[in-house]
Amino acid sequence: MATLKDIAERVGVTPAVVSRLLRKDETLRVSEEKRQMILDVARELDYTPNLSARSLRLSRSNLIAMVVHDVVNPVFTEIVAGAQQAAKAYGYSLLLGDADALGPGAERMTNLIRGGGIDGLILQGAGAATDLALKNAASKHLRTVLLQERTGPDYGVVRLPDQQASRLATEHLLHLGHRAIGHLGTAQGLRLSEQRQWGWQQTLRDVGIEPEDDWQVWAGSDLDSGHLGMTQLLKKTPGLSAVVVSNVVAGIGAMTAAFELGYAIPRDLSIIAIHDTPFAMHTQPALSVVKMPLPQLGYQAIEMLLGEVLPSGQELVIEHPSPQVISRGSTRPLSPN
Amino acid sequence: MATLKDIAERVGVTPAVVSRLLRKDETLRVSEEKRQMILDVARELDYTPNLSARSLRLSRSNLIAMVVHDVVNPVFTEIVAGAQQAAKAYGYSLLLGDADALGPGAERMTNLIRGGGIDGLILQGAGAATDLALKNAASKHLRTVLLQERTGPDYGVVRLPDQQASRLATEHLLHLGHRAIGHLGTAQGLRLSEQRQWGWQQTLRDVGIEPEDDWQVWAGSDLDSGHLGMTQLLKKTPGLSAVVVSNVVAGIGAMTAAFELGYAIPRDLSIIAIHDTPFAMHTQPALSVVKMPLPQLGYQAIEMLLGEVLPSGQELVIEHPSPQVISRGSTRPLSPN
DNA sequence: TTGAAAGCGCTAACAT
DNA sequence: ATGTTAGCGCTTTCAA
Repeated sequence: MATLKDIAERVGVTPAVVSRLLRKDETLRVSEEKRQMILDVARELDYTPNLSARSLRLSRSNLIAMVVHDVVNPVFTEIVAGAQQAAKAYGYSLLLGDADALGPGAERMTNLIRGGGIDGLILQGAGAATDLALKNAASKHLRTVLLQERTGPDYGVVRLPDQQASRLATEHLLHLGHRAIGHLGTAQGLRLSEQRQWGWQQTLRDVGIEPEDDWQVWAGSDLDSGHLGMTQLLKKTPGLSAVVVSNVVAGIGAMTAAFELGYAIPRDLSIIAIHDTPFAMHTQPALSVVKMPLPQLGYQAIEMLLGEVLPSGQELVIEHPSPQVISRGSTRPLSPN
Repeated sequence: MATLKDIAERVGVTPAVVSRLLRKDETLRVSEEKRQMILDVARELDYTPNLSARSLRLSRSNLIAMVVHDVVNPVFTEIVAGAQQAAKAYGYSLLLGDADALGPGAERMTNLIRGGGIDGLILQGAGAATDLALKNAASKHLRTVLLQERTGPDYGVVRLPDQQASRLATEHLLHLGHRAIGHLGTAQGLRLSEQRQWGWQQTLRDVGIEPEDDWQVWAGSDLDSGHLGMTQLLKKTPGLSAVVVSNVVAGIGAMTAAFELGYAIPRDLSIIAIHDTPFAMHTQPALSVVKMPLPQLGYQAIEMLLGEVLPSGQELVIEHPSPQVISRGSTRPLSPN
């Protein structure tokens, strides 16, 4: 590995000059002759700056850690993909933390966070465990952005208009004539879960329908949770004619559950879910959804993290593109019987 | 951020002593009194070693870059999840590279690879682009492991028994009485694609069936590719009674295509795919698959990368757990007509 | 137009 | 049982 010193020696200058030239320091005045020589030798030696040295010197690593809970869930990986793209655009790399990266025994992540190993942290909100870890992070003045969480003084928040999405989903069903519309929620306690539940509830109330307690169930964001949740929901309230599912992956699991209980979709039950994923086009029938810009969520989180102004205390709601109903085969007008 | 020097000064020793104590250097002889003091002050100051400094000094970053092509594909993210787990177990962190991380304009990744920013590289094989980048990587003596690729002198390879998996899938269909069994391949040119195609072909030949040219199509590993590929296959060869699909995600797309062309599954057509994913249990009918240990692929790649012996030239085939047929609703005995 | 010097924080070898 | 020295490779400030 060639170093600045190697180049400098061959050209007969000092490392400082080489450094400044290679970093395109405008104030550097150097003879055209030497400038060319330096460039040539650098290329010849295949020079690449040593990142550790630069990080040490600059106290900046150009690394951002991103912690999600379920790397296998396509909804979450779309966020990662967006973040990835932004990181690349800004000259950063993404470090992937896993679910319990902040839990006990995760010294590596702690060290990264506190040891100057990374310049920023993006956390997918998930209640308690997150809150704890983030206190450490924030208190160490590491730039931190939370996804879909409640605002706080020590970190920034980027989120989606969840309530609106849920409202659109519910209105879609109302327009189709449904009245007994259930709700299959994501993990209770999360901001996004509550927002979506609230959107559903309010929309029904706005048209004079008071949702009963047994019209809803709290579940999760994966296939199994959706399956289990829908089973519970339909068992206790078989009379629902439509359901808003708070997450599309859970929605796919929910469809299976409905089939297993003998419901034909959309004949006996309409289903619409929040978020879109390519998999939703490959169920039978295809699953209707409200699409929100997941990659942008990741992208903007990076931008907030890297912005001029510290993320702390900021809150950004991604309004564009706005949530959009994509009606597919799983929703249809309430059949009159 | 407290440094070793800070601690040393307060205790009245030299930074070297603190460093050695905190790193648990067995040969260090220090008075019990000072040992305690150092530990106390370190805790009090909330000391965390500076990772950049350590990396510079040790020429080791404890970072591994992993480059996959489609972070949103659950098949690939299972590999990532396994790698993640291994990295954690060995005290490393995973850096996520994206599809064209090695392509033009991806200076960041190049710098990481060559600038000592990472200790190793795991690449999901994908033909030309990969080969190019890996020459750089390997020639710079960065430890490199390829997934599912051909063996070579400059890197290690970890792979799955793809041929066997495909053989099992084909045999499963043969046992059910099928004879006209098609093959929907993943990207042509990839080792895994060829292995799987080969497994299908040989198994048919072993029982005296010569697969016709138009029994197969090359596609890809995502939903759309599977959809498109199956459409092509069934249009040119409507008489197939079963198909082996080389990738489960493509398999889900393929089922949709079959439905759209009027095939009932499994009545008119049996489908079995390679790899399992939770989504395969939520198609209608559920998709039969041959399951292989994807997380282990990632896990073992990390282990090879970090092993005592250099990965270069090594090849590891993950035989356990062995590929396993999971028969679900998409395959059934050939109906006699 | 260029050089010299200092230092980021850490660790290893060698002295006491 | 501890200290000293030296240096990893880079950047920045100040001097010439």
